[in-house]
Amino acid sequence: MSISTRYSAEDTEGKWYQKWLEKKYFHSTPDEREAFTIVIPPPNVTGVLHMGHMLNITIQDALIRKARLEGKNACWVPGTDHASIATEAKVVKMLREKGIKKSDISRDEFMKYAFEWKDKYGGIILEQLKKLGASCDWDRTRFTMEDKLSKAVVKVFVDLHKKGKIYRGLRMTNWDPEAQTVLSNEEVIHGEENSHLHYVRYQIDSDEEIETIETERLKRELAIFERNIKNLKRGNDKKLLKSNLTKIEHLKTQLAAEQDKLNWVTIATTRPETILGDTAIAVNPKDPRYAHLKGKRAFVPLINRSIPIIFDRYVETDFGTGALKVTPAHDMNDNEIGERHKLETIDVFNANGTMSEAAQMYIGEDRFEAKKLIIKDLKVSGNLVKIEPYKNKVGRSERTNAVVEPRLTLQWFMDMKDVSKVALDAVKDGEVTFFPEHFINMYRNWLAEDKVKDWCISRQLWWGQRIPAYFLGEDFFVAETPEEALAQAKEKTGNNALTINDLQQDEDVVDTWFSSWLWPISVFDGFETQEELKYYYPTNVLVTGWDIIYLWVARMVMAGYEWSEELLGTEFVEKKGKQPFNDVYFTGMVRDLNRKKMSKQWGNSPNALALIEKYGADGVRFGMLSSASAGNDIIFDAPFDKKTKSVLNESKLCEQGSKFCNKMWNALRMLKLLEKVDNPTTVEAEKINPLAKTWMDNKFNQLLETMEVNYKSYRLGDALMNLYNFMWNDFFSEYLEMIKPDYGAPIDEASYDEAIGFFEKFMTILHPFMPFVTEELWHQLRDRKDGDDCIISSYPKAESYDKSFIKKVDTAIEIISKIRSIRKEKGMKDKEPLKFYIKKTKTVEDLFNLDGLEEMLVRRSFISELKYIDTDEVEGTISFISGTDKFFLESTIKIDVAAEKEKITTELEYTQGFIKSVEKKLSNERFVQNAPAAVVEKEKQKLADGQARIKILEESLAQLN
RNA sequence: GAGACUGUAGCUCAGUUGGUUUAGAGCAUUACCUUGACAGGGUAGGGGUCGGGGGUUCGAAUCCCUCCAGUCUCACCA
Repeated sequence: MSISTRYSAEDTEGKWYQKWLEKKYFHSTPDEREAFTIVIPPPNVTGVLHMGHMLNITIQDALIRKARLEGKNACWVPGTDHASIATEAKVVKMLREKGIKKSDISRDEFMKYAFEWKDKYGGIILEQLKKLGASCDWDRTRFTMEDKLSKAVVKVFVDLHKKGKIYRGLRMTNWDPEAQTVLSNEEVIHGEENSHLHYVRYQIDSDEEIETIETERLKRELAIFERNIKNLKRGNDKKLLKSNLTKIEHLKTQLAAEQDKLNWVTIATTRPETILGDTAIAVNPKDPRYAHLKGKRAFVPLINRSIPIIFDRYVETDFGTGALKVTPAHDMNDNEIGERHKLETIDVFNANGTMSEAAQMYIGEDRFEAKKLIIKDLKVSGNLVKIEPYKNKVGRSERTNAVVEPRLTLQWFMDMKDVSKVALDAVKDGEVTFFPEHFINMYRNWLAEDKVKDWCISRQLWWGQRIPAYFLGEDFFVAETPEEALAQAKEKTGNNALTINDLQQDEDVVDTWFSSWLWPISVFDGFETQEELKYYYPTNVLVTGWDIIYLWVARMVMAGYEWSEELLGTEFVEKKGKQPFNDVYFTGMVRDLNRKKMSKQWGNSPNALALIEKYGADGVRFGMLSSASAGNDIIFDAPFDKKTKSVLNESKLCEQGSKFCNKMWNALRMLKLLEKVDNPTTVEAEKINPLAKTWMDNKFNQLLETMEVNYKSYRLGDALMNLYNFMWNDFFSEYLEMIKPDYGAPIDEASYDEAIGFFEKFMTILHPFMPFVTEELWHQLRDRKDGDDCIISSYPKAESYDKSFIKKVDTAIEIISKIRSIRKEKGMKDKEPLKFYIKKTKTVEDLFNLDGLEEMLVRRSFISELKYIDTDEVEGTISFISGTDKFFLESTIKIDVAAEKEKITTELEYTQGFIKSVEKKLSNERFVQNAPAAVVEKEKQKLADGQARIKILEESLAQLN
């Protein structure tokens, strides 16, 4: 039989994925088994596979495959998100390229184009996930904007409105005066631009004289001088009189200037045209310069409107003049200040960016023109103090490049007060567990009572679920259907002649997150029928990036607590909980070697599909997992081309994965190529092979235990590395070498079967990480009946194991390694048969009591003859220590006494240093008293062993002399 | 500006509630080996005052304080 010397991922992966699909292994329907559920964080429907997805998907797939192997009913629900903003922007761009403007077509026409676009490009990403081996239940693929899910959105909107949790309110939004639409924060590009800071003075509106410490001081001083004058006039020192009079004049001017200063307050602004909309001047309450302005008012220049002077901590004392004009209609912060101080709001702009009637001046002029005009007028009126050049950040519309105006618009909000507390408590109380834990800090940072902001759920877009509010003039009716809204309208107005055409549905759609927050419920159609929800809810784990902890994770928790009891009943939630998922595993961001976040924009992300092609899906999965630890960012090792500075589709870690595939492949090849006979052909094999088997059995259980600990805390990378190291070092390098017959010799059937049996188990436990290669090898290992596949094999349960047995074999392996090391150092051949002597002690006796151990050692380290001796010295050998025992290896070359001495001295010094530190500990009374007995005991053992080693080393040194 | 996280070998990371060890892994690197399952291999090495400085403790990579550096989130200065 001939098998290629290399494993080919290319030939394997597609084949098995197809087979799994045919066999419907990914499909889940409720049954009597325990469910294990994951809902995918739905990628953007128009997205393409990137590194972040690969990491995320690999982790989810590993978890779901493990659960499947453990006999659970594993259900991984895939799907996509409609991503309002991003998708609409793409559709608008596509239309523009066709010469169609969004404003020229109807809503229905636009939606037709959008769905065409979605059908064409949507779901590409899902096909790409298959390349990676994702074992999603594709029959359950959902889309956040499909009918059923949209109905759920409308339903919860109506429900929340009924509960009084949804309201309409004015809110500052980013307004594009050119496109005349609201933009989301993501659509505004902020950039530094050259501008000017205008210093404008406002006159204080006050009849009474304003006193400050300075004016009082001046007045006092003036009074003193005036008194002096009276006396001086009586005297005859004309010179002194004159100087005093001058001083008085001076003081009077100073006082006048000071008082004049007090009658004005100067502010600095980059936007003088909004002065007309000022409704207050704000200063910092701690600013001594303005303390005298408490309770005062000032006049807006040119229009002379009297506005209050208010004190607000927001104002920075060291910026500009420390006084800020407040225009609540045209600045986000001013708006907040306005809310705090209940200020009037005057909108001086029209929707198209021209001055409105409320401005009183320059009505109808464009805002940029108005700016020029007002500067001129302020100069004329004497209010303009100075103009300084200034750089500031200006927001421009991503689409039209128009300067974005903050503008108050009516939006829909969801009250977050109660739900945020519920969501925070869910994590605090451990109903939802975060991995890593510390993300609760970030979570709290957003949800804490004083931090949380109401959720603006309306978006001025078409691509999304339209808000189910129907207007009749100023009145509106929220209902699941227009008919219901009509009924409500009829009842409210008492007008039975109303028709649906009299009602106007809100133009806006809801935020995309307002549909994805229902995902863990809606993918099971939970708002319609609870049959499946009862089986799959709460889902087991959510795997997502921490960047959407607020946007998505927190909101899903809110939705879960809001509706699960209504849907599933009190009894159910008392038993299983209301939470949408029990655990949340936060993956890190994938970064490049410069720690920059990988993104399309930067062009620093390798091509995901190219990587899969190069290293195989298994190789890439290995690479992703081995660099992934929960919560920590992943520095992906794709190098950059030095010349072009572009990222290469290469990765050492992925290469390691593909090498691993090859290693397994070749180990299998070796086994398959062996000739099999009924009985062991050598005495050694008869002894060694059972030892090897027992050792592997014990070690395997130990491995399962270690991996399980790592699985439990989602340390998948660690679990994989446990397995990788174990397979490579213990299974391939040690075990297979132990049982491998001499070249050309046959192996006995029993030992062969045992090896295949172990191999098989490894395939099962490796399967979650590297599904393709394991499935392929699973089938290479034995002839399989139809349906006997690795993907549904059963995950072995850890059994107890004998630690002291493992320790003994490991000690023997250590001795073998030392023998090799000496051969290497001394330039002796690896396989040249040499004599070997062991100083007989209790420990040695105990060690080699183990059946087969001696034979194993002899065979693995090419020993011609093994003898136990009682002396401390053997002629023509090199000695070494393992543990506290001494061994002697025949040396065919002359010993370099000096070098040997140096080596022993170095080791001696190290051991002495070590002993010293242990002694120091033990001689410390407080240590002996305070440390746990076990720790002290260990230290004592360390001391005893160390002393024994020193003794041997000293002896060896003495013999060399 | 507020907050969070990270800093351990050339690189990427472990170090599991302070105590098997004067610090571990993988990769990279060095030397040697290699017709025998695998050069996509084997064997053996080298490499770290655990970011700096204080403190708590019998004992600190681990806990506390402080400083420095990086990353990110939120808020962004009229």
